[in-house]
Amino acid sequence: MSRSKGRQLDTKAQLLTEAETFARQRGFDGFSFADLADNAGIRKASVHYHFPAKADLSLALIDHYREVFMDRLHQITATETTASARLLQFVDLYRQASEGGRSLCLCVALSVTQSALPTDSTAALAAFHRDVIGWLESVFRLGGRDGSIRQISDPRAEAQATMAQVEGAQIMARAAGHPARFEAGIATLVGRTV
Amino acid sequence: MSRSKGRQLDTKAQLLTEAETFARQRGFDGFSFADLADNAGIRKASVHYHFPAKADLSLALIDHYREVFMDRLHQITATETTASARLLQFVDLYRQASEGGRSLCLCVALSVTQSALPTDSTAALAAFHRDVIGWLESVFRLGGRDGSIRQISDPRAEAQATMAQVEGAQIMARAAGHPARFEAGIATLVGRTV
DNA sequence: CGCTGTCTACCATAAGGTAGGTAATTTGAT
DNA sequence: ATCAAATTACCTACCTTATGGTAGACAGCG
Repeated sequence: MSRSKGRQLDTKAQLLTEAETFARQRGFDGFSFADLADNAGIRKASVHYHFPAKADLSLALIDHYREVFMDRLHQITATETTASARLLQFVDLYRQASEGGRSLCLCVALSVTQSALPTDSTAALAAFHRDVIGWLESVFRLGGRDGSIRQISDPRAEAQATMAQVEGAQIMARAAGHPARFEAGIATLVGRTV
Repeated sequence: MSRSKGRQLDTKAQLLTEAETFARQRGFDGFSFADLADNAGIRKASVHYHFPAKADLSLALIDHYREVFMDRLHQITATETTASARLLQFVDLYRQASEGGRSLCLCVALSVTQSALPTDSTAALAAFHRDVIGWLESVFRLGGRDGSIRQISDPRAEAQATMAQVEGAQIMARAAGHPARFEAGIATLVGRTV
């Protein structure tokens, strides 16, 4: 691995991380290429070298987020054996993403701005949701078998409801500016684990 | 009622309505004073006459939204007697606001952009949530008494969870670009009504 | 040499906002 | 009832800064 190549990857990855943070805290329209450049200590034109247009950035952002997030879900599947443990770990992912109301899941943040995004990005956004809901469905299916989650009707319905609940809980925590609101929003969900 | 005064109120109200639509479809950073002006058929400077700065607009927006929304909730209380009927009407409010994924509750849309809003607006946003959750809590309390909603643990927890669920369902419908996702996100909630 | 990653310098447009003017009304004192 | 003063709701014209984006140069490295 050459130094130059290493530096490129580092810079691009750093820009992506910064952009993610900005987008999740302020929304996709809430930061500019100049913000990214300032933060990374390079010039605006250099940011455009890595991401020609903001549309490209949005796509890279959601693709990267999706990849990292699904990796984490797979890791949960690998390390936790009961449905309840998996569900609690899942909720914890959103709890962390919420950062006490300071931040949101990228997916939630981008959904609001959606109309300004290119078709590729909205498709990736939809795919992210599909994948996560699919994973959750398998958790609830397991929960029906191992009995570690109470009152499961339809696993798919439960998966979709859960997704809605954790995303909504993030919004509530943000609106209230208080981490406790996130906990309150998901309490009925957590209360069902055995 | 003089003609001039009538016209002023009309224009201001129209601007507010337009701004609400824009904010809910594109987020608060997704439209400009120029957009509002074009849409209302007046000049940008005239928009500034009604709302000096965008911060003023954000506050007017959320205040108005809160007023209208709470009115609707009170109307539901006045016309529906069972907790289940009230809950279903509440969900319908969010279903309508979702507009098949094209729009969001103003509160959800503004929460994302929150960091760019003045303190007054974020306070009003928090107050909106507080009020709605309070109303929902009373519905679940009634549900415990009249038995029209199943499996109620703590009314306050249920209220917060419900709020999270309907808001999250809107985000999901938007991300999927499909009204059915909203229904899927709230199905477990609706399924509990008797 | 050719590629990578950065730079300076630029550009057009859009953004939020202000200054000052004007026609039509409304108000208030005579 | 009438007339001046104030107010309302709009206008044109302008300003500053930010924004997304491009062109072209240059240093370092394989």
